[in-house]
Amino acid sequence: MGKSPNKVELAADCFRLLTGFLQRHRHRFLTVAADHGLTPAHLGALLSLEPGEGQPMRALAELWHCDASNVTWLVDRLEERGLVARQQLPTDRRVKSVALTAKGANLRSAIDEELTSPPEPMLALTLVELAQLTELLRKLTSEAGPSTTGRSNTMVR
Amino acid sequence: MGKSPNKVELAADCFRLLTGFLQRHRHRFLTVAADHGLTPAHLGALLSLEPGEGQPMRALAELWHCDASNVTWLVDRLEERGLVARQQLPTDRRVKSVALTAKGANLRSAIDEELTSPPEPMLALTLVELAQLTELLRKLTSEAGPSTTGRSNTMVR
DNA sequence: TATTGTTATACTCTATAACTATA
DNA sequence: TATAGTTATAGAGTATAACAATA
Repeated sequence: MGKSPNKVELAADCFRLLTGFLQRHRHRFLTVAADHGLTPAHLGALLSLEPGEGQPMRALAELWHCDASNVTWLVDRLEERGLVARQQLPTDRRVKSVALTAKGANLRSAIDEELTSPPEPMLALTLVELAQLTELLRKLTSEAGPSTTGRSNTMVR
Repeated sequence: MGKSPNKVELAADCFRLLTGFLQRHRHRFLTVAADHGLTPAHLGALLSLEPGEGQPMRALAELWHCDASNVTWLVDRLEERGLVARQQLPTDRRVKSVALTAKGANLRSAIDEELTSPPEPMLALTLVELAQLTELLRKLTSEAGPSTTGRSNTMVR
C-alpha cells in the first residue's frame, strides 16, 4: 500500500476525461444550431420546452437564466418561425403562456434525436461496457429512474 | 432474447447521461471565470497556455479558433492584469510571443485545480467504480496514454 | 402599489476591413 | 509583395431602465 493513487486524484483524473470528452463534442450543438438557422440560445430554448406544456414568459426567464427582455427576443424569433406560440392567460391577462406548436415539437424532437445519436467511439464499446458505463453515470447523476425515462435534455450551450 | 435493448439505444441513453452531467457542471466554469473577473474566453485562453512556453499571437488565433484582432483584445486584457507578457521575437521583429508571467502561471494552476476538483457525487463512488469509469472514459476518448499524463485542460467554454 | 411583458438603449464579445511595420 | 499584429468599425447577443397594461 505504498503509493496507491488516492481517491481525489483518481476522481480528478476521471473528471478531466469527462470534461475533455464534452469539449470535443460541444461543437455538435453549435453546428446543429447553425444548420437550423438558430442561435445556440434559441436552440437551447427550443429543447428546453416540453411538448404540450405552456409556460409563462416569466418562468422561462428563470428556466433560461436570462433577463425578461431577452425572453421576449428569444420567443419573438421562435414565434416568427412558427415554432412556438404565445397565448394570453384568461385568469391573468398580464401573463402570456408560451407553448410549442406542432411544427416546433417536430423540429425539437428531430434535433434532439440528431444530438443524442451517440458518437462513434461510444458505439465501439461492447454492450457490457456500455451497460457498465451507463450504470456508473447513473450513479454519478444520482438518477434513480429506470432506463429511458430520464429525459434530461441534450442542450449543451 | 426477446427485446434486449439494441446498442444504439443504449449508447444514446448513455450519451444523454453524459451530456446531462456535464450540462450541470458547466456553470462551474462560468462561475469561476466571473469570480476571477474574467470572461469565459479569457479564462479559456489563460488555461490553454502552458507555463514556460511563449506563443506567437498568430498561433494563438488558431489555438483559440478566433480572429487575430480578437487575440489582440484577449491578450491586451490579460496583459493589463499582469497575467501574460508580450515579447518581440529577435529573429522576426514582426511577431510577438505571448507567455504566462509568474503571476499568470500561479493563477492558472490555482484555477485549474479549482475546476478539476471533482464534484461531490463523483467522490461518492467507490475506488473500484472510479477506476472502472476512468477506464471506460479513456476508451471513449481513445486516449492511449498512462494514468495522470493526459493533460487535457479543463476549459469548458 | 406591485407585477408581466415590451421597448429603447447601452454594453460585451467577436469579426471584417483598413492600416503600420517588418520581411 | 506578403505577413504579423493593431486599430477602427460593425454586428450579434445580452442586460438595464423606462414604460404600458393589468392586477
